[in-house]
Amino acid sequence: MLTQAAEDYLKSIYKLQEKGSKVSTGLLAETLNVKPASVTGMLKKLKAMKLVCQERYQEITLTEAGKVVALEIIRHHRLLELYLFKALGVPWENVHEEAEKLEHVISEDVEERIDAVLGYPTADPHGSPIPDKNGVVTQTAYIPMTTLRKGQTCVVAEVSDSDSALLQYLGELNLYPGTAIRVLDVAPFEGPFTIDIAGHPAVIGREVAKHIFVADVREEK
Amino acid sequence: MLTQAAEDYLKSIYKLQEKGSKVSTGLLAETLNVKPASVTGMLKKLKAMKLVCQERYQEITLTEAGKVVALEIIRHHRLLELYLFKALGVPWENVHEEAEKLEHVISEDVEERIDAVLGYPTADPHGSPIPDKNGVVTQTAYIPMTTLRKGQTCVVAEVSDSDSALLQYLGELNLYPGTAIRVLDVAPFEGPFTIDIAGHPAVIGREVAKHIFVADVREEK
DNA sequence: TATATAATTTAGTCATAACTAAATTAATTT
DNA sequence: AAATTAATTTAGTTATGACTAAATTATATA
Repeated sequence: MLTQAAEDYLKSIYKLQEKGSKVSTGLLAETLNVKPASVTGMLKKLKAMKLVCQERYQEITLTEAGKVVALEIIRHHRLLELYLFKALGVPWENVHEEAEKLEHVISEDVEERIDAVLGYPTADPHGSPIPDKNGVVTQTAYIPMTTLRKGQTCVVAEVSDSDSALLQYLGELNLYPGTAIRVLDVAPFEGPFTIDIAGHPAVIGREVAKHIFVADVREEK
Repeated sequence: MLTQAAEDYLKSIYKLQEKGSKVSTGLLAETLNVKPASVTGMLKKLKAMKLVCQERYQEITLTEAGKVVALEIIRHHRLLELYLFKALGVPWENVHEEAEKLEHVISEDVEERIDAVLGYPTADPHGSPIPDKNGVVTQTAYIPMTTLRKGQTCVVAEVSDSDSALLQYLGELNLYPGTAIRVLDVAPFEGPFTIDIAGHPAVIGREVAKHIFVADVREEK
């Protein structure tokens, strides 16, 4: 069995890699709130376990075995987030923190039961894809909300889950994945978006819009 | 925040104390699968934190603060056992092991939500009482099944949760807390019990019966 | 090219929580 | 009362996973 710390490293490496970042010791340290020297120490162990590859001073990558572990943890995390949200009503801005602790301790049996109760879902409450039991992730490239124009309609597909205060704000506006929106206006000079959410108008600033991704964009008839 | 190890010590001390055992370093070591010297080390820390009392070579007891922590962990454990059993269908012989890991990581918020979803229950799947939010436990002294006589009826109230193979066996017989049984016969010379479980007869050996406790004992009309 | 900056690694430290081995104290026998 | 046994404690060790400080290597800039 891997330690919780080792699992967190593998998860972070996978997520950074997925995001397109060049994974370095410094970046990993920043992500994990740890000093670079600590990362070097853990990487040494992960390399010895053949879970991670890295040439001196070069990019850090996962081996196939490392990827399997990372995806298993990410699956746990996202299933737990959705479960906490749907079955226990935990506010979505809190599910990430809770899942961070739970993801390391649930058994495969409980994982499967949660999966079944939720009806084998494919996305977590923020719209991130849930890897299946075999570690297959279906990545969908959604459209940044910032590219929308006046008169377009679409459906919220994914929101970034890093800032819990932002999530709370979006939750108050009901801007969950699945919610349909219509662009009433886009103010000039990189201005805010005025949108319609199920009949309610709302003004969304650029900074917020950057964290929202949408799908099914079409011109209003 | 206390470490997981510290929480386990407090929980074990409480449970041994509750069972009526004189809590010694050796007994604690045996319970926690740890050497006596390790117990001495941890007790030193717990005493410094004013969670545990012990005079040299004397009995180990919890302070009020220590009791509060122990009851909080036990509450987590028993709520989780019941939740896993009822909401996720985890077989009852497995819920203890799962709850051992989860009890240390759930937040107070999740604890409360689980409590509410379960309708503020008072006993876990084995019939052990669940302490309330304020740490109040309602202890009920149940009757050992071994004292039953031919012709008596009663209801299973509690079973010891230490042996998962035994629990599996009792589960197959449907001998869960709440199940009504009737004693058809008690064989002489410390022999087995023949009982009726919802119309199905079953023979229960002495060793098994020792682990079953009942309530509502009355003579068959 | 020389220098400054950033990234990485090495070496050594600390805390936690386990361990073993040896010493001490208490309780029981003879 | 002396000797044996059992319980307890102390001291020192190990592994994990963090840390700091200093050294090294790579990259960028003047």
